[in-house]
Amino acid sequence: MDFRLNPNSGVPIYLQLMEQVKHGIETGALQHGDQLPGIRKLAEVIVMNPNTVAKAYRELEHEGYIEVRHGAGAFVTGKLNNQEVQDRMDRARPIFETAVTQAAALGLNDEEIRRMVEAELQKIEFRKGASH
Amino acid sequence: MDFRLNPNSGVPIYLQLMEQVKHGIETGALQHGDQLPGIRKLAEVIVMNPNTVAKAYRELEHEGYIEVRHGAGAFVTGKLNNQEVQDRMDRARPIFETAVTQAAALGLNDEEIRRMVEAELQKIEFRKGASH
Amino acid sequence: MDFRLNPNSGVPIYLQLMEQVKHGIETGALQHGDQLPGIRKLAEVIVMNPNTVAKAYRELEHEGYIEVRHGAGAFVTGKLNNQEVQDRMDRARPIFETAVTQAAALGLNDEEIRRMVEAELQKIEFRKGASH
Amino acid sequence: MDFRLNPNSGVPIYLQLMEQVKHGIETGALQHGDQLPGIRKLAEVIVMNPNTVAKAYRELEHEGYIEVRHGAGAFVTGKLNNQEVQDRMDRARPIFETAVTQAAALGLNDEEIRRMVEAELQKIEFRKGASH
DNA sequence: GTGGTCTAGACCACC
DNA sequence: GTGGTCTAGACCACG
Repeated sequence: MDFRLNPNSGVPIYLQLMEQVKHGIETGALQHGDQLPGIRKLAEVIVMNPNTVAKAYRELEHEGYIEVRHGAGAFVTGKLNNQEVQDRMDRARPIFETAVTQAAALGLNDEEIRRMVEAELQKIEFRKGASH
Repeated sequence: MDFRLNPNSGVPIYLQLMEQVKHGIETGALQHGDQLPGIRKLAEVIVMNPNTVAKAYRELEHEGYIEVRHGAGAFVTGKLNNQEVQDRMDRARPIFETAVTQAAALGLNDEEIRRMVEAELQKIEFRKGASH
Repeated sequence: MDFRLNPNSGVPIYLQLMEQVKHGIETGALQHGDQLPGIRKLAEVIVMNPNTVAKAYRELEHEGYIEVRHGAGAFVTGKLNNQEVQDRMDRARPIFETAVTQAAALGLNDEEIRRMVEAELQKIEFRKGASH
Repeated sequence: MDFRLNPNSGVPIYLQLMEQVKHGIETGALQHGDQLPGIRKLAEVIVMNPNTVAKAYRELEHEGYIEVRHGAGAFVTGKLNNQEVQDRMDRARPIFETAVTQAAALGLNDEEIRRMVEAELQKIEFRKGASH
C-alpha cells in the first residue's frame, strides 16, 4: 500500500493518512489482521514527521480501526468494521462516485466540488436547526 | 440575508461566514454592488466578535468575492461572477443536492460525507497520476 | 483643473486630492489667490463624499497651502510655498523624473516601484537608527 | 536576520515586517526554503504582539512570498523568486538607491519623497491615458 | 457611520 | 515546539 499525501491541501496530514487507511479497510485492500508499516519506517517513506504518523495510528486505534500492539506493530481489526458503518458507506459510495464524476466532467475542480458539498451540508445543518 | 452559524461544528466560524456569503453570491441572493452588513453590526447580530467577522470579510476580499472600502463598507464584487464558474456551479448544484440529501438519509454524518467525497476526489486525481 | 482619483489604490482619497492640489501649486498650475472649487461642487464632479473633500481642504489649510474663507470659498495662499520646500522639491524633481522613467522602462509596475522606494526609505531610517 | 521597526511612523507594523521580509527575499538574504522565526519568538524579540507578527506572515503567504505550515513554521517560497521579477528589481535597485539617497541629502523627508514618486507615477499613468 | 490596527490572553490543532 | 482561532476592548483613520 502506498500513500498519496498533499501537505498543501489544507487537510491535516494525519487526517489524510487516516483517510487512506480507512479507505483501504473499507475497500478490502487492508484485511483483518494485516500489519501496517511501522511508524518510523512509514514516516521515512512518506517523508513526514513520525509524530504525525503516530497521531494517525493513535486516532485510528481510538476509532477502533486498528490495534497497536506494543513492540509488535499496528494491525487491522475487524471489530469496528461493523455492519452499520460499512453498510452506510457501501450504499453511499455509488452515489458519490456518480456525483463527483459528473461534477468533474462538468469542469469543477476539487476546490469547487468541496465548496458545493459544504454548501449542501450547511443547508442540511440548517434544516436540523443550528444555533443562530 | 441572515446567517446560521454553529460554533461547535469544528469548522471555524469565519469560514462558515465566508461559505455563506459565497453561497449567497453564487445563488444570486447577493448581487454585484450589494453592501454587506457592517462588521460590528453583523458581529452583534450573530453574537460573535467583530474581529471574527472582519477576518471573514478580509479573506473574502482576498479571494475576490467582495471589495472592502475603508470607511464605506463591504460590497459584492462582480468579478468572480463570471458566467463560466457560475454556470458550472449551477449545473452541478442539483447533483450534490441529491447526493448529499440521499447520503444524509442513509445516516451518514457530515464527517463521513466529506470523507466519501475526498475518497472520490483522490480516485480522480489518481487517474490523472498523482505524486507520492 | 481636473482630478484623477483611484479609490482602489490603497492611498486614501483625501490624500490623493491633497496630493494633486499640492502638485498643482508646486508646478504653478495653481497660483496664489486662485480659488479652488467648492466642496459640494467638487464632490459632485469627482463622485466622492463631500466629507472627503472637506477633509482634504481642512488638511491643506492646516499645512498652509490654502486658505478657507468662510462663505467665500478656498483660495491658494502664497505663504507656505516658501523657497525652502519649493526649492527642495524643484531640485529633487528631475531626480525622480529620471528614476521613475527608467524603472518604468525596465518594466517595473507602480507597485514594484513603490516597494523599491519603501525599501530604500527603510534603509535610510535604519541608518538614522530607528527603534529596534 | 534582525528587524527594525518604528511603531510611530504611521506605517502599520505588520507592513513594515512584510516589507523587510520581502526585501530580504529580493536581495537574497532569505533563500528558498529558509525558515522564518517563529511567530511568538519573533514577537518577543521585536517586543510586539504575536497577532501582529501572525498578520504579517499571513499576508506574506497570501502574496506568495512564504508558505506557512501549521505546526511546522513559516518558510520562504521559491515561487516569486522567478528570474523576471528578480532581475527587474536588481536592475532597478541602484537607480532608487541613488535617487532616494540624493533626495534625502537635499532634505526631503519620507513623506515628500513618496509624494514625489506618486506624482511621477501619475504622470506616467496619464501618458497612458487615465480615468476621471 | 464605516473599517483597520494593535494589544492581551485563552484555548485548540498540528508536527 | 509550531501556527490557528476567538475573545475583549482600546484607539485610529476614512467617508
